[in-house]
Amino acid sequence: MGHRRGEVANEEATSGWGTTPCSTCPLRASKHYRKFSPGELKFMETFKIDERRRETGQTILTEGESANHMYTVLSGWVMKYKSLEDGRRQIINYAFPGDLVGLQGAAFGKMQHSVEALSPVTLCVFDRKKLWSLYEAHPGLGFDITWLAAHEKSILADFLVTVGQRTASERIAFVLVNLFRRAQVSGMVKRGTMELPLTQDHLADTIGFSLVHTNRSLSRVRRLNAFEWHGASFTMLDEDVLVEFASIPPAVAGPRPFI
Amino acid sequence: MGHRRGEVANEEATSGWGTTPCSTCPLRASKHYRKFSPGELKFMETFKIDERRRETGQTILTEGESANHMYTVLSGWVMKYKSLEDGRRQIINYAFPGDLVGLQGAAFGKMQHSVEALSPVTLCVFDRKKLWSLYEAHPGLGFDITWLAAHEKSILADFLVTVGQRTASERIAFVLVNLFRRAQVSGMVKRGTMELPLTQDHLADTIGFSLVHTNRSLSRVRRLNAFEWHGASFTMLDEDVLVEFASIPPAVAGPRPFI
DNA sequence: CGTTACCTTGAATCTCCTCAATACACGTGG
DNA sequence: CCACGTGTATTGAGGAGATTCAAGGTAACG
Repeated sequence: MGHRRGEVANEEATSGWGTTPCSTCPLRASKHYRKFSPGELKFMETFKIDERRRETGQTILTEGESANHMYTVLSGWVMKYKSLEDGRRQIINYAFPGDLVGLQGAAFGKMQHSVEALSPVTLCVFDRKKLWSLYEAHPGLGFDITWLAAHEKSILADFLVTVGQRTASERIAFVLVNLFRRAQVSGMVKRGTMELPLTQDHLADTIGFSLVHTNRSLSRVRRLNAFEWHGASFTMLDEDVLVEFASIPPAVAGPRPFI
Repeated sequence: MGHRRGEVANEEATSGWGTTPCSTCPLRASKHYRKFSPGELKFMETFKIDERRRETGQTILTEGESANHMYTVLSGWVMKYKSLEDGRRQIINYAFPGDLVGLQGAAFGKMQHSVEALSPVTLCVFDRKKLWSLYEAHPGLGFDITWLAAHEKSILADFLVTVGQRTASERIAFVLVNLFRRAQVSGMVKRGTMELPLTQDHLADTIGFSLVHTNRSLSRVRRLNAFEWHGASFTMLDEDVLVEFASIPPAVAGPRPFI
């Protein structure tokens, strides 16, 4: 059912200085991301209007509110969630470096879910009003945004299958594998280890079970000896064990765009 | 857990004649859809390469296969689903007239889910290879596709919240309201009544419960007297009752694009 | 050295699943 | 025409799974 920590971040905290130029963006150097043309790169430098930092537990976007900005995660962990009136909370998805946040606000005017930092986070800030000019000036970038939206659609579908059909232990295995793989693509895994700043409360609200039952199921999954998870440090020892245990399809490869 | 009926449709059945010109598309006349410029309309006529018909139970796209075509639903009911190895099936979403089908195939090359006709269906067929030229020639149409993808993302998020957090009866109420509202936008509701070509098996695989439990929960929801559902005919009597019962947020309005 | 956040375990209760049987509508072939 | 199979809806019963309430435990932090 989950805790509600959310302090709302003051709007202009730590902005406007020391912005990383897109040309030296550490993500773009990664092999997982597609190359940009010089023109696209130049456009991105003007499209990106700022860089923002948020601390653990701070709210980045709020369900129901309109948003003038769209973000891309540069570093850190972020979660997207929706709440029901009585406090039940479902974590919809997580966002990693390279992932888009707030496209809905740009497309519909209002956010349908909230976004919160799970760790200290750096965000690239884009102006919603300039989104149109992106499509006009650089169709390839427009296509990239569609690609990212379609990509997240397929992740949401995977989560829906998991929550709808898998057992408690399978759900946990699935989430851990999914997050680990995505962290790898984002360059957040070093020697099999990543930061995993989730509480079991987060995990419970991700897989749709109570905290207590999540705890008991997790301890059962631990006995597979496929990973070690202490505090915020997660080490994958044998991904295949989890993959087989929860019958998880292979990761879909392919270079990804990064607006 | 669901039946597997899926006969694969032969590739070129009922194609290549009697194609509806986009300029007289019945959907575009609806107030729910945005207007097109003459240039956009003309482009769409060349982008649409065919029209296809599929019968109830026929497969339109198959998980894992690559697809050269992208579709838009012109008429009829369609479902998207994923299967696990042991036969468990989760229905991911439904597609209504005006909805896009197969964008994933166009973006990633392979389908991550299957698509099946729930009723006789008419589809507009687009060539995946021409998608790029759409973004180049008509940024507005490119933006529309992004809009549609973002829109489906938000529907998937709603379903995820439902399956993750709501009780059995609430889930059923949610699905019925969701489908009814979307059928309204698609012009499929006449005097409060729509065709609803789902079995309880479909419903079960949508909400993530067994058929038996779905049946019992449905009979409990029926007692609210908020709708009548006999065979494939569904009549909404009091949507507000269901909305309150399952604490469903109001529908988000706004004109939608239709590529 | 108390508070706070998080993790863990027990026990009673309720939800949900599986197995199983019945019922009805429909179409098919004898 | 009836007998039969198939697909769908419904109901019962027993057992597994999940929830809630409750209590205890640890580590971090001021």
